[in-house]
Amino acid sequence: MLDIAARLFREQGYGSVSLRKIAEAAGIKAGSIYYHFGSKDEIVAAVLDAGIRVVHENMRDAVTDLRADADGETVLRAAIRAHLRALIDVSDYTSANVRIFGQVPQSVRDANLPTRRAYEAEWDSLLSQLKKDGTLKQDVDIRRLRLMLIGTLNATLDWFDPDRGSADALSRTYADVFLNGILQRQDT
Amino acid sequence: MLDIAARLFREQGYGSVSLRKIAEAAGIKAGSIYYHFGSKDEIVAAVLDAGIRVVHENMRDAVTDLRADADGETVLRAAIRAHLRALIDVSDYTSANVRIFGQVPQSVRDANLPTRRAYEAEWDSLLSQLKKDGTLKQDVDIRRLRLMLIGTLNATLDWFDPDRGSADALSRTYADVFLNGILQRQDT
DNA sequence: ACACCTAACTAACGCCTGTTAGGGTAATAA
DNA sequence: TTATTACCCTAACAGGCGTTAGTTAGGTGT
Repeated sequence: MLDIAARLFREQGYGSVSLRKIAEAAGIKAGSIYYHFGSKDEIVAAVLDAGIRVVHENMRDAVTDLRADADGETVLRAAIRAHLRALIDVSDYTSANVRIFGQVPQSVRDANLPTRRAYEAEWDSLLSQLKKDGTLKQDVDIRRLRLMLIGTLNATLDWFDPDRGSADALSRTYADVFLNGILQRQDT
Repeated sequence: MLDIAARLFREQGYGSVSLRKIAEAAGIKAGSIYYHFGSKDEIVAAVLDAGIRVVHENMRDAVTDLRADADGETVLRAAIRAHLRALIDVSDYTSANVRIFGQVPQSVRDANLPTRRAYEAEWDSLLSQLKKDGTLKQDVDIRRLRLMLIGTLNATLDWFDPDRGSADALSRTYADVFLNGILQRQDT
């Protein structure tokens, strides 16, 4: 049921997905949804929360699964890759979240905030450590960098076409640019 | 009239802005809109097109206004800054475009495509030249880089708060990261 | 056999939507 | 003065929306 709703939300956005559409895709009638959920907001809130939880777990697992002696660059690349994979390959919930978050009523957004904050804190913690251990430049603003990073990754959803490349290849490009920039070096 | 529609679309998204809301904000009744426009789609299409045109002009002007001997890095920084300013400081049309493009009916999206392609071509042309003249690394994929750049800039709309910093300061951060990366250099 | 629970159904409610038809009013042109 | 144009209004239309109330069928436990 939630799976279906998430898929529709990802494909069509919040406003275009009515309870009747969800019901039809689930093979039941609209009114029957109210046996399982109390309202449309409740459904969409559940989808949003699951979306963040999935990407959060994916990202954390990808980092903790690394060997303990992995260097900072490797860790950051793994985190970027995990976020992008959750978005593109793994979960309709995560992609639906990114897609419709800006379209849902304020109250639903607010309900999703704690879960988001936790995920953001995970990133901030990671980036802070990389800064402290000298992997990152000392003048980076953690919050800004995190917003920029996640913003860039999430924006992928607007144009990504699986026929033109894999999520993994793209995540490598992203990491290359973020880590080293695009400027031709003079010192080589 | 279009100004008002663009502002509402930027603030509330496509689905939440009815013709009655636009009419009220304009001080007239809903039916009267049909004296000026043939349909809601026509209004939103006009807003979308104007949005791209504004950011396109801003970006092109920012680049051509530079002294002829400006180096590649300066040119790219100017383009980034112009896009971000159009999005944040200059135009409700541009921000509305970015905000609602993913929410409008397919037909309206399609109508906006030619204008978008022209703007994308402007970026591709700029980046190609920077690659040819050695400013950029030789292994960058122009299309990917453009999608990543514009995606990153546009994503700003989701979280930017004018109380926490200016668009110009942010554009400098963006340019710093894109040009040089965030990795601490060993050779300094 | 009886009571209960689960999961669905039908039918309707009030509300909001984009859109249209027909009418009015003030300014402008002949 | 008359005709025309520009602009807005009212009132309604059909259709979709989220939601609710009441009902029904099948399975489970006692």
